[in-house]
Amino acid sequence: MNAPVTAIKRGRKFDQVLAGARDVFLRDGYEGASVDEIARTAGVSKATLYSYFPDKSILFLEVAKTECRRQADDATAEMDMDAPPQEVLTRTAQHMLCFFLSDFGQQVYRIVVAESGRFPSLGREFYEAVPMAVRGTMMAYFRAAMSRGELAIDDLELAADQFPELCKASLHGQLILGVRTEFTDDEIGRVIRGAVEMFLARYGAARA
Amino acid sequence: MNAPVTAIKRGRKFDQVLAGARDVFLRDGYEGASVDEIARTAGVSKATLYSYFPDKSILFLEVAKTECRRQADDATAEMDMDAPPQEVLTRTAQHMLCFFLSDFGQQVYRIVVAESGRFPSLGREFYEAVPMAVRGTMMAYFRAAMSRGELAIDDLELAADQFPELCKASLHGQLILGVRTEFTDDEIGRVIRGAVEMFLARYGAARA
DNA sequence: CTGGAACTGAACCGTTCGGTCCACTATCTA
DNA sequence: TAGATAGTGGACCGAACGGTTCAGTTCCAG
Repeated sequence: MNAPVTAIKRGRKFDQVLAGARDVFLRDGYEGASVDEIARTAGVSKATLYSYFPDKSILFLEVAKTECRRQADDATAEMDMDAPPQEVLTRTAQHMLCFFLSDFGQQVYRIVVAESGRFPSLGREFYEAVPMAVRGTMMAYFRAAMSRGELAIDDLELAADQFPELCKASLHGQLILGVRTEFTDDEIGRVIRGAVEMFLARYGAARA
Repeated sequence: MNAPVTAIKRGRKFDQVLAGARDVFLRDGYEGASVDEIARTAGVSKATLYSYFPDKSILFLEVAKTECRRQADDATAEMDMDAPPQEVLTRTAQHMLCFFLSDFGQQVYRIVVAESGRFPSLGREFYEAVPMAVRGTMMAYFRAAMSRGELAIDDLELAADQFPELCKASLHGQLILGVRTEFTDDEIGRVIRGAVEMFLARYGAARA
């Protein structure tokens, strides 16, 4: 009854398999990743791998689900509900871009876009884990700021969808299409400033 | 010397091959498309196909290039440089969303994202054919409208990047992730109106 | 009508890949 | 120590795929 808290799953190498699979899937995509390669990377025999996951797609979905959960926690991270819009928006923008512009964020996005056709549940899960989570916290903040008279927003949902999009501007697109591979802090700062200014120009408190 | 204008390419079934390849690549992606399937769809023997294109990747790039050119023409379509911002922005938004929300537009985007790693030139070509073309015409319009005092924009490039992003709001993301498969005209109208309003709130002529 | 080029259809090759199997070993528990 | 459970490693299978080849057929210009 005093079983060590972890290891609810059967087998000692379960986590190794998951970790190896994550690396390879993220690097090579679903089709591109071979099961032999995953087993090698995980430091595990193919037979062991198949004893945990009866086929490749199930392993993939398990990895994706785990990763989505991890991101969901990250996304809903700290947000100071009492700070002024200018500050909160800027910090949120930095936080989002940090994810979307990272190698990891790019790979995740690529793979989700590529495989959401083959695995419909994947797209949904990712959407709820990341964009929806962000939308939720942003709407909560909007409400708080509106009650203080700092923002005036008619369509909360729309506003919460607009801001992230504004932050990406062309940066994300260029990265994902391989036109650019990285950006300077100045370039990123310019986009963030532009996003915040535009958002406040539209929804900033009426200074009547 | 009076050779029929077309048929500069050798062989009668060249166009058939390209058309078939386009359909299959768009439906199944690069890896997913089998050469046998392409040949079957094109109504052509595999040998014929290989007599035109020495390998699969060259055929793919040819299809992609052709499609990019086609889109480039579409993107730089009619834009009334003399009309007021409200009207031009709304029409541009409709035009862009029409492409991005169509089945065809989705497939193109998916495949470009998925394959721009394997074919670096693909991402660049698509980026220049679509987003850059849009950016160019928008900047030209901005300049015209500014000279009439209808807009006041400090960073033209940034503004031209922001607007398309604003138009997509969450629509494109939801579609591409398979969360939704279509939208009502009302939903689209709401996003477009929101984008135009926000843009004008930021860059609309100072009514001093 | 004829000759050559374009096209066909199917067999074939080499490789990769997902998945299975099995005899053997390491690890842990009682 | 004994026995069960987890893990190993490599051989193996069947299917799919990209690409080649070739004997035969269709098409078209001269």
